[in-house]
Amino acid sequence: MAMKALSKATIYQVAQLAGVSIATVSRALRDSDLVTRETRERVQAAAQELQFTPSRPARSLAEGRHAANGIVFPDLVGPYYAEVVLGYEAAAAALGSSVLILATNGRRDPAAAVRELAGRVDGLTVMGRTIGDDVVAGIASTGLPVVLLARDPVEGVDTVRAGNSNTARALAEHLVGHGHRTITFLGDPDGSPDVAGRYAGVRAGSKGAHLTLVRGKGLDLESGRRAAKSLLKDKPDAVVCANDEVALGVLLAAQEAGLRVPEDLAVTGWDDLLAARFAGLTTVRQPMRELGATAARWLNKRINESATATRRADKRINEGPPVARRPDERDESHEENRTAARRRILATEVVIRGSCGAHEEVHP
Amino acid sequence: MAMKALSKATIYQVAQLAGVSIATVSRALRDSDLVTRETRERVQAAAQELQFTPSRPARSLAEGRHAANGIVFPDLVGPYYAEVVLGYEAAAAALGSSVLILATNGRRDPAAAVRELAGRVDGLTVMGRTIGDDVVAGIASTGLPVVLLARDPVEGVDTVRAGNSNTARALAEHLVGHGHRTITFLGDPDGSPDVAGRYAGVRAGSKGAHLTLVRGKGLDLESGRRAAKSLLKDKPDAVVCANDEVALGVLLAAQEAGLRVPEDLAVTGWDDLLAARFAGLTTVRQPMRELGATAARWLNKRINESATATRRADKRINEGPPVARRPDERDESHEENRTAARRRILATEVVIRGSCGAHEEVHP
DNA sequence: TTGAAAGCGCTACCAT
DNA sequence: ATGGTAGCGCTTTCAA
Repeated sequence: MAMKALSKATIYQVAQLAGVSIATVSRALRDSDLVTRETRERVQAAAQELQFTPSRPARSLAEGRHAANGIVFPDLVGPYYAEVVLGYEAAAAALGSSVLILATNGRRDPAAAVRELAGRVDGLTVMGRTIGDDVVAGIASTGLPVVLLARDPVEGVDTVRAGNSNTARALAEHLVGHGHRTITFLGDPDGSPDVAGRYAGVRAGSKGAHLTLVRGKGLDLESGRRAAKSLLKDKPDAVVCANDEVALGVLLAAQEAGLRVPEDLAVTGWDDLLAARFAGLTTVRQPMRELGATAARWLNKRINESATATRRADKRINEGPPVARRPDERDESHEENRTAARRRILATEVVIRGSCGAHEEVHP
Repeated sequence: MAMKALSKATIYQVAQLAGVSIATVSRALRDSDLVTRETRERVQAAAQELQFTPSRPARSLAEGRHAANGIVFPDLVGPYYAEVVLGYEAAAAALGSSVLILATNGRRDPAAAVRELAGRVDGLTVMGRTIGDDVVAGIASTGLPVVLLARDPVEGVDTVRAGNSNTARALAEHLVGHGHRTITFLGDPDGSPDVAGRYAGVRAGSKGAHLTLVRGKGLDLESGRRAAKSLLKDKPDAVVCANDEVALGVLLAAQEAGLRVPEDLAVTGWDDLLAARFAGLTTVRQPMRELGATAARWLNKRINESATATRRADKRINEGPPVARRPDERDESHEENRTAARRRILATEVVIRGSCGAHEEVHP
């Protein structure tokens, strides 16, 4: 009878138990077509018996790949990032890749943490508000496939994002159409590319109204509430917030100030959190999971591309005669045969609820 | 001038560039005290120049550890898991460990996925509603440190969870105190240990009232709304829901049915989502991040313990004379010197808002 | 179809 | 203080 599994069985033990060489074990456990069915079964039985699981580090070292990729985000507070990460994980898993996560907020040295992560994966997805473009560029120049998610493009790197300006513009126009003439945008365009895009859109859609920018720093509820306290003294018609959490904070502040929404004040957010629905908040819906899934799929493509390129380069090195290369034939194998950086903007959609003015029918 | 980084620099190249042996490079880049300051600087300069980052697989293979741990959860939908994972990641990072995630929902073979994950980490945290106890036991028997999070204990494995029954009881008593006499519990106790605990508590706290159990399957908003549609025909006084999302669904259904909350119907949830606040939902708050952080810290302890034990065992094998062991001295080095399984239940707290009946003061 | 053996890149022990 | 070198466990030619 088999002993309880101890320590960790290696391929050598399996080989011994099955009476074959480790090479055969390796093949039997994967290639399969290069081994007799009988042998394979014997090996599999032995592996089973010893509860054998190949060592990941050993495999990775030999194969030269990790079979894992990573995603970097600021934090997981609020449903936005969580949904994105979830979509990412699901897509990556479907492609046979494990997922490493890294939250940069509250980290002493985010850049170092990301570099360390880069050494553990075959590819990396980096979201906005985490690390600088220089760090991203540095990592990408290593040949490590990188996909940018919800942040401004970096030369030569794929980027996936959700639409900001056009939808923001539509939102602002809607507000103006409601008769709002004094609009305040609450959020810091310099703090995040997304916010910048939203602000730009709101500006474009606010023709005919007076638009004020209030650079509220945080993107959480408390920041919104705090900013609103002073902001509301100016009696704006409408406050367009950088995201839902901030908008919910404004709602709270308005309530505390005795202001009615939307009669005295219109408020809008961005993200369509579950809470927005119950707060009757007009907002914008983003395809969060799809953002994550797209990033994961693109990354996978890039990883495959670069693997192919590398393999080809290796062959060339080993087989080719040692002639001097032509000067324009620089060794940038990971760049060759690489299509131009991909860009995609996923569509977003305004969700009208009560907070932006009276409507016949509002979204439930 | 340094060339753009290509492929991947190895320790050999750094050694060559610095004019030392790879052993010295290895030391200079970590041990530091065993090398001259001058040498160290030279090596670091070379490493810098080549953009050298040690290969993780090679390191792991040589060291026999991954410097990473994993967490398994059903999904990231709703703030609950996201918060837990965030707390986990933060604590793990502080302990110098990378984090691998695995969402089991929508996975064809969760057990296999978890086993594969187990091969990539030094320890594993497993949450409820993911894989069976047998799989957990199987992995734990490997000697891999495991911590259970928000699920029923398994023999010999550490468990961290949030209080369910006591708080649920207090909640039920509060409802009864309000005069509610016909209470319905909406949720499936067999579907999750947490729900089971909550139901048990509600039962204990419903003395003097008539309690009905409706086994609503899902834990999402739509499931709650759907279940409520038929459930409300029985005109219950109060509906205690397994979690907030279900409760919010009930709120929606009640509204559609023209019922006023709390006048016609009291509703309570569990989790204190952001949305609960805006829906005025009475609920229970759990220390979600703390749950995750605790799991990460415990796991770290276990990993250190088992590393120590293994090291000791190795020494014994290499140095000790080949005498026969005493029969009671079985080779279970990963179990020896291991304290009994830890258990902890983190406190939860009832958050009273409007949905459970009129109050003078409600939680904002 | 199978086995022997050369790495993969790094750590750590043993010399010097 | 530094170098030489034996592994760590697996994959993958190259031979047989």
